[in-house]
Amino acid sequence: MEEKYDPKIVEAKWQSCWDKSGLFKVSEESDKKKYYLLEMFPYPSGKIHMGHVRNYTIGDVVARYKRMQGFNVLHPMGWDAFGMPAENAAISNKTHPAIWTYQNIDYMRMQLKRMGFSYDWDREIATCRPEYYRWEQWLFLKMLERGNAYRKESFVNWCDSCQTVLANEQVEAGMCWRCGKPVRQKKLWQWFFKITDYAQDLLAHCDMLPGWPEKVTTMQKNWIGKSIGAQISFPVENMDENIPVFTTRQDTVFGATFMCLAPEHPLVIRLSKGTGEEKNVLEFVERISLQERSNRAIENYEKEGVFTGAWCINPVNERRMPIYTANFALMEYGTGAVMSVPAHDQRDFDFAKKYDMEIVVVVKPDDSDLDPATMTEAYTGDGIMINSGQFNGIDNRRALDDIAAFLEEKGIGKKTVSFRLRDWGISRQRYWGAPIPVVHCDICGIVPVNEKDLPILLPEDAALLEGGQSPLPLLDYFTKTKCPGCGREDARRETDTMDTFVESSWYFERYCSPKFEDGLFDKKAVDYWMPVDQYIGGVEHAILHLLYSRYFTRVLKDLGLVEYKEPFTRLLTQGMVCKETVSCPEHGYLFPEEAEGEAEDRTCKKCGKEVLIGRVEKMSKSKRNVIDPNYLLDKYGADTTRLFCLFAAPPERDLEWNEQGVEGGYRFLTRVWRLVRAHMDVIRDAGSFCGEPGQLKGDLRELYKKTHHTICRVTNDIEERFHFNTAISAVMELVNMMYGIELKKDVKEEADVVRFAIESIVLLLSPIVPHFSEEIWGSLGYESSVLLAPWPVYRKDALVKDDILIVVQVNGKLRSKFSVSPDSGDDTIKERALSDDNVKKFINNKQVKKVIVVKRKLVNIVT
RNA sequence: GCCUGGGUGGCGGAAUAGGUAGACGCAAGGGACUUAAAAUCCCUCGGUCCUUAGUGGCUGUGCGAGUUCAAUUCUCGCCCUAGGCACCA
Repeated sequence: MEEKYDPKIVEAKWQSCWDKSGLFKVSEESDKKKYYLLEMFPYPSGKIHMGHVRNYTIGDVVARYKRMQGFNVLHPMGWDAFGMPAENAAISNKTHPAIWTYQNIDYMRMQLKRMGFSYDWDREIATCRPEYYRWEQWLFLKMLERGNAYRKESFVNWCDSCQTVLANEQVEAGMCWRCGKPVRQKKLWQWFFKITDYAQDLLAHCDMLPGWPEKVTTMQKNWIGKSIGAQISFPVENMDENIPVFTTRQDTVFGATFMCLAPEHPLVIRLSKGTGEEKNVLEFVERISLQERSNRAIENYEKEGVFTGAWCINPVNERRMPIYTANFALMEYGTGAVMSVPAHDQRDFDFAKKYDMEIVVVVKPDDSDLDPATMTEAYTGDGIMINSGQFNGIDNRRALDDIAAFLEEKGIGKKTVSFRLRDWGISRQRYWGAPIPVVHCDICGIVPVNEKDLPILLPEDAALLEGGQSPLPLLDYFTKTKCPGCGREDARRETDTMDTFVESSWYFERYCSPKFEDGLFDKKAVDYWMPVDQYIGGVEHAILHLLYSRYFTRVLKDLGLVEYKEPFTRLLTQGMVCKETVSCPEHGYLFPEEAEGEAEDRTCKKCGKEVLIGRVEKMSKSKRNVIDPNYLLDKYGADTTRLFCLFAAPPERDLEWNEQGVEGGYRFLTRVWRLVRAHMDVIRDAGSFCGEPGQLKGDLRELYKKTHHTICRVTNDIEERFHFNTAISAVMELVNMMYGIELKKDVKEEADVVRFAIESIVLLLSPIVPHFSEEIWGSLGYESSVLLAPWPVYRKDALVKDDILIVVQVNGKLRSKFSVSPDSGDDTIKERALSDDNVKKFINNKQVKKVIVVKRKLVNIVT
C-alpha cells in the first residue's frame, strides 16, 4: 500500500489481475443459489456516456454484493448492435456500418473494463453477428408457422424528394430531417408480430409483477389500453352493407345522430359514389392522408369532416343518420367507425355544432333537465336514461350490460373488448438489420426459407446509398434466389430487415449459453439462469422494450422452449443523469469546458461574451451539457466516479452532475486510505475482533458497536432498496468516528477491534469501489480477492444501545431530553420527565391531563 | 385534458407501521498547521428573537383546511414541477 492513493496505479493493477485470474467467469455448475443480474445492453454508438456509467455502476454493485452474499451471479454484457446510427455514420464518414460498429464495440468494451465492472466477458454477444441473428431468423420462421408473424399493408413515413422511408425520429414536425420537405404516408406491405393476441395476458400480468415499479406497470397498462364496450352494427340505407362501430357508451346509442368513418375506411369512397359528394370526399381523403402525421405534432388539431352523401340507420330507433368521414376517426382503433352522440361526448358535440347536426339527450342528471338548444357542452356525467325506449328511467351505468344483452338478442351487436395496443410492425426498409428470412415467388407467394439455409446473411460488403435508402433491393446476388417451395429460379428474397427491438427481446436468454450452436439457447442453461432476478435500465424503455420482451417470452413459452412467462422478476429503472446547459449568444450551446469562470459569471472561451446558464436537463449531445466519462477516469479514476454516481442520489431519481461533489467523493477515499495507513502498524498482525460488546469498554466499545450498526445499515440499504447513498453515508459516519477516537495502545483488544472496523469498512465499500478495496484488502495480508470474502454479518447483541435517549414534549413541543438505561420502566421515565426543570416551567402548575409514554422514545405531557 | 411520480437549508439529499426535522456530503464562514499556498485537521452553519446567550423562546418540510396528545409522514382541496399518454370512440 503506497503512501498516497493513486487511482491510476491501483485500478490498472487490479483490472489486469481480475482479467488474468478470470475472477468474473461463472457457470451453471455450482452448489450456490443462482442470481441473474442484468443491465440493459448498450447501443454501440461510439463511446459510453454518463447514463451508461450510472446504470452499469448500480448493476455492478448489486452483482458484487450478491456474490459476496454467496450467490452464483450471472452478470453479462453485450451489444445491441444493429440500427440506424451505423448507417448514418456510414454515409457521413464513408465507413461501412459493420466496421464502424465493431470499432465502437472495441472502444466501448475497453471503457467498460476501465470502469472495473465485473462482467463475464466470455459471454459477450453482438446482435449483428450471424451467430446471433440466425436464431432470431429461426424464431421468426416458427412465429410465421404459428401465425404470430404476418404481413399486411400499412403506412410508412415517406419522403418523395429523398425517395426513402423515414423512421419516426427522422420526421421533424412533419418534415424530412435531411431535406426539410414534407413527409407523406405511403402504403407498403410489411411484417407484423401479432402481439395483440397476448394483450389480455400481458395486461393481466402487470398486476403480478411485484418487483416492478408501479410507474412502469401503469404505463404498460395504459399502453395496452383495454376498453370494455360493445360493437354495434349500423345498416347503410339502400345498400346491403353494415357498418360496425365500437363504443364504450352503448348506454347512449339512442342518442347517436350521425356516424363518422376514418378517411382510410374502405367504405368511404364507395359510399360517396354517385351521391354528388364524391369529389368533395376524394379531395378530403387525399388532403388528410397528406397531412396526417405532420399535423399530429401540432396541438389542437382542428376537427373536420365531410358528408359522404350516404345515410345509415340507427338500429335501436330507426333514426336516419348522415355518414361523415372525419379526420379524428382512426382506422387503427376499434372498427375505424364512430357512432357520434353529440349530447354526451365533447368531441361529437363540437362536431355537431360545427356542421349543424341534431343533438338528442339520452342521459340526464338526477336533479335537472338538459335542453339541447341551450347546452354549451356535452354532458358526460352519469344519470337517468331518457328518450331510450324501454330503458327510460334506468341508471345509465347499470344499463350498460342490459343494453349489450339487448343488442346481442336482436342480432345487432354484442359486448366487446377493445385494446389500444396495436400489432408490432417489425419491417424496416433498412440495411443494417437482421434480414427477414422469406422469399417472394410469383407462383407460391410468400415462402419461408428452409431452416437449413439459415442464417440468411446480411451482405456485409454492400455500399450505402447517399439518401439513406437500403441498398439490399439493388443487390442481385442477395435478392435473386431459388424458391424454396417450387424451385423456380426467379424468386426474390425479402429485403426488409427486422426492427432492432426484436434482437433485444431475447438477448437475456442468449447470455445463458452465448455460444450455443444448435438453437436459440441451451435449454439447460436457460432453465438454470432464467428468469432475470434483477433487471436495471433507463425508464425510457418502460414500454416498448419491456413489453416486447414480455411478449417474446410468452411466445417462447408457447413454443415449449422456456418454462416461465415473465422474463424479469425485479426491475429497477434508474433516473437520468442531468446537467445545466450553457449557451453563448453567439456560439449557441457550449460544452462545459468551453466556458470559463464560476457559477453564474461564466464567459465563452471563444468570444468572451457572458454565457446563459439554462435549466438542468438530461445530458445530451445536442445540448452539449455532457461530461465525458474518459475525463473523469483520467482525473479521478473509476472508483471515485462510481462512488459519486451512487452517493449523489438514490438510483431511481434523476442525478444532477456536479464536479464539486466528485471532489468530495475523492476526498472521502483518500481519507479512508490515510486512516488505514495510520493504523497499519497496529493492525497488521492483529486478528479481527468478534467477541461480545460486553468485553469492551469506553470508546472501543462504542467503535465496536458502531461498526456492527454500520454493517446492519449498509446491508439493509443495499438489500432492501438499493439506496447506496445512505449506505455510503453510514460508512462515512464510521470513518468520522474513527478519526475522532484516540487510541491508547494499552488495551489488549484494541488492535483487534480497530482491525475489525477497518476490515468492515473495506468489505462494505468493496462493491462500490472495488479496486480501492482490493488494494487495502491485499495490504491487510489477504491473498485472494475481496470479492471472494463473505459479506460481513452483524451481531444483534451489538445493536443494543447502552442507554437510550428519551425526548420530552409538553403539548407536543420538544422541551427536554435525557438518557436512561434501556431497562428503565415507563414509570421511572415518566417521573424523570415530570421533574425536569424546563418541563416544569412549561407545565407551569397547570393540571396535567394526560401523559403519553412511547416506549424507549418519548414522553408527551398534555396539560 | 387524463394517468403517474416529485416539491424538505445556499445546493445534492437524510428521516415515513405518525414520535428529536435537516443524517451524510457539497458550498460558505472562522480557526490550527505553513515563510506562503495547496493538502490536511478542528469549529460554526434553516430563519428569527432575547436586560437571563440557554439543555432558551418563536417559527419552519409548496399553499390552505382536517384527523391526532403528536403530522415532512395520514385525509380532503389547491398551486408548481418532471415524466408518460393524448382526437382511443
